[in-house]
Amino acid sequence: MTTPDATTPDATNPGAAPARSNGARAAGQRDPDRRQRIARAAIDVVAEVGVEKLTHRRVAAAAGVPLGSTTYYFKTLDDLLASALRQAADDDVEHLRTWAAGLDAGGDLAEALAELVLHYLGPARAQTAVEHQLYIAALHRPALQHVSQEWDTALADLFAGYTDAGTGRALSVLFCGWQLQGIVREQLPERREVEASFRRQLGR
Amino acid sequence: MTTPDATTPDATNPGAAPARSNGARAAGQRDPDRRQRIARAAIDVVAEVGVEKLTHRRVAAAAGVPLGSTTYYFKTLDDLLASALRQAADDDVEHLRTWAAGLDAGGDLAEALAELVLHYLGPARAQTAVEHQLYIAALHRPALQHVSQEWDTALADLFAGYTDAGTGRALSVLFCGWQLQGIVREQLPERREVEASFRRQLGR
DNA sequence: GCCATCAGTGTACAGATGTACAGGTCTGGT
DNA sequence: ACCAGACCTGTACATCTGTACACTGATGGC
Repeated sequence: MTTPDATTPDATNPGAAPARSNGARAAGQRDPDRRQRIARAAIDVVAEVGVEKLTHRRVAAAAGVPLGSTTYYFKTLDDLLASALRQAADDDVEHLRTWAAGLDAGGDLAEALAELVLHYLGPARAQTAVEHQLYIAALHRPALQHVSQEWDTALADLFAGYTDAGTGRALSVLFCGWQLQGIVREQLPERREVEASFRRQLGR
Repeated sequence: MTTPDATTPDATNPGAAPARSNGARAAGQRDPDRRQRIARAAIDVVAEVGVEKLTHRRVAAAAGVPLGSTTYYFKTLDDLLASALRQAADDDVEHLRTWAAGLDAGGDLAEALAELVLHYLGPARAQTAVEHQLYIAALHRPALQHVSQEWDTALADLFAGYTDAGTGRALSVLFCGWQLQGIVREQLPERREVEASFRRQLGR
């Protein structure tokens, strides 16, 4: 956005002091958004090749920044993964709040939830895949666990706003379950089936 | 050359018919169980360090076999991962069938399911963690996806045996959801809460 | 007993990886 | 104008990785 050199020729520039003959960003220029841009690039990398192939170099290439940049902003790979997870969680909660804001107050919640599940397994499938990978990645990184926990707590709280705490939690569990089972199948679950499960969980 | 033979890495000596004075298995001896033993070692490695740190060398060390052995039985790492996933899924389905066989016919299904969830988040937590990692690992390995699918299909079928197809599916989704959300928290969900969700899904 | 065959192993090697760090460039204060 | 320090980048390097393959020795048919 603020970067005038969006087409960074990362592979070029072998010389130590290029003197900026091309459009590459020269060292020393500030770029405060870069950190977040790198984190988002990490999310893209996870979406494309999976969390086990996340490397500094791949992220650097995806973000269009030199390798040194990724190690400058994120001391270790785990730091980078942590930021990616946080970013993904934030983006997701933001999206959910928007969804909730547009929800018809007197509408059918079960129907809306089924719609949401199908959205996450259809148009937003890549995002869902990333989130589950990051969620699972937290298993062996204690520092990340609270991010994952906050993520599904936010989900449960959101749903609880339309019912009660216990039901909200159960709805979030069911929601995650549909996402998880749907993400490894190419065929989407039937809307009717998803909706029925939510309806039963809502107790009517 | 760098290693003067004496430092055999397999110092553990799994006492399966050594026949050699120093105890190390000599080349040429057959060991038909070894393939499965390596696959199980891979599961242990995933449980301990995560799927992204699964390497031939680590598995070889865990199984007490030389490096060449793992590459002999599994041409590539993905082969090894596939076998581990299959093994874990088989073991899990086996365990579930045992659970089902011991189920009281007239008992309370919701209660039994809640118990099962707590078992997978308590005593069998490591196994659950592995299964979810392998499940997610299939996302970027199309060859593994059908194994994951068969796994939760088996789950749904099992539950459907006590109710009907639709309810069985919904129960399996709820079950996976509780597992997923529980696996990243150190605090177990309350049995009462889990049981209530199953009861509502059962519609009574 | 002999030997063809093949299961199993040790080692080498090219490539990828995380990370450190020296050095370059710019900004803000004086 | 000048400089100190913050910001950023290119590169080097030790380490780890997957995988190939020559080689060893047991097996089983004769």
